[in-house]
Amino acid sequence: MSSRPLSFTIKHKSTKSRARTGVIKTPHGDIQTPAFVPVGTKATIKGLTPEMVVSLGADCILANTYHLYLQPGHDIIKKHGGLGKFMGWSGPTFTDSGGFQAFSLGVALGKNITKFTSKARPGYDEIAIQKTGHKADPDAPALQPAKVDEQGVMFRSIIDGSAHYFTPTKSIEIQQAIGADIMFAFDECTSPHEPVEYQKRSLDRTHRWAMESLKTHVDNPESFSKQALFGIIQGGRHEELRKESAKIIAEMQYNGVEFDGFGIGGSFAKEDMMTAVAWVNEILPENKPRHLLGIGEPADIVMAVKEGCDTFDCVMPTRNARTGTVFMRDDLAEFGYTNLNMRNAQYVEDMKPIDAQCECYTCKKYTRSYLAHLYRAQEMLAGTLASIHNLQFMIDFVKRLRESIERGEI
RNA sequence: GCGCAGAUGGCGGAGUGGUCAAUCGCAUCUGACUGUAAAUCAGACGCCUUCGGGCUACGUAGGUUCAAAUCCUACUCUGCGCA
Repeated sequence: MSSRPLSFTIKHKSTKSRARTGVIKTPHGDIQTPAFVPVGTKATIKGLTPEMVVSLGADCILANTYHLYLQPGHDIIKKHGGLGKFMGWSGPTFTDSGGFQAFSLGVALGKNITKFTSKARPGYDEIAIQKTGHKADPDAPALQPAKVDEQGVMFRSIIDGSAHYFTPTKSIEIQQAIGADIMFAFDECTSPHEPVEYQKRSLDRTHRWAMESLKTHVDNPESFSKQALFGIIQGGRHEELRKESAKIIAEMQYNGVEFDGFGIGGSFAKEDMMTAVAWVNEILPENKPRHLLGIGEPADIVMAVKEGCDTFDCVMPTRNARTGTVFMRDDLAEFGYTNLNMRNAQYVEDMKPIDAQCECYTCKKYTRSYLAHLYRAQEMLAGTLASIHNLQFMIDFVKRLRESIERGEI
């Protein structure tokens, strides 16, 4: 077998947990793990230039196949020479496959569930879901939900409502055009509200789609030589399904080629996530990187790292930044941080930085009062400054995590 | 000075006899946000409450009516027009 464009080396293995530190080498640079991967869905970390993201210490970023396919179109990204050139980011890149949109724009559409849902809600095991409200344009006709069938997913465009059909092959072909270092197999992220029978059926389908993704990847020599592909484990909150999925994806091969790493996916009631991660990582081979998709809060990352996960992408730091919530270190808190809502009245005249312990540009230069003003005045710099801070916090957070693993503390 | 129009909750502005503590927008307050339909969304927003309700309110003062933000009278103020 020819050498792969991606390698993973474990530097230090904890004796207290499944935690490890390591380095993922890609054609565009190295990723020190555990790593936080900022999300730039539409080929931009919202509100930040790539230079800002570099200066925060981020090794890599993640973009989304579905969104870039719709706009500007993957052909245009290919003409630029790939995602990195297109967006001016020279480091490693990931693309998600669109599998999460099968869920977020499908059964979850217009419902009060996303990556997490509350198990406490009545009727959790049925279809329990109430309305929510995303309505960016209240006058726009409601978007029809995506529909999953055996071959793929019929999505509606979030831009104009038009229909688009993704198969695993289609997703991989788009990801090949986008050209990220690490691609993900096309999967179905199931709703935690689906019964176990559905989870089972969907899982079998996701496994078939994984094989189709792998095949499409391997059969294109040009992209195969440059890109890596991660398989995705699903299985909801069911131990037997999670373990089966981990085993099947770990062993899956096409023409002697296996996945380069793994993604752990799903939408969860909060209390179910870590058990699912533990089941999966018990089975996955140690020598390949494990990406926990869409997670998370620093507290979640600590727990997942202890269970052996290596990389994490999450919109939360940047989304919260745009909506006013920032992290602050707090040595008295369980996980060492707390959230502040900068729009609250108490910060209007607060002359302190967001976090006196933080070395980020925002904290070195601006007061909470200024941030509070920017939010109230709806100035876009608010989201930028808070995104700088929140991402700096996440990146520092995982850095400290790496250090404590290497010191043998966790 | 005369004529016309108007004065509504922090602001703008609906409402023109009962179902009005008063639509709506803004502002304000609080909350949510975890592979981004998200610079978004939700709730609260006169005072008090044992959450049943009670009280004070639609420029001011009177009046009509079972009942007035809504009708009448006077006054005060504002805008426009004419002198």
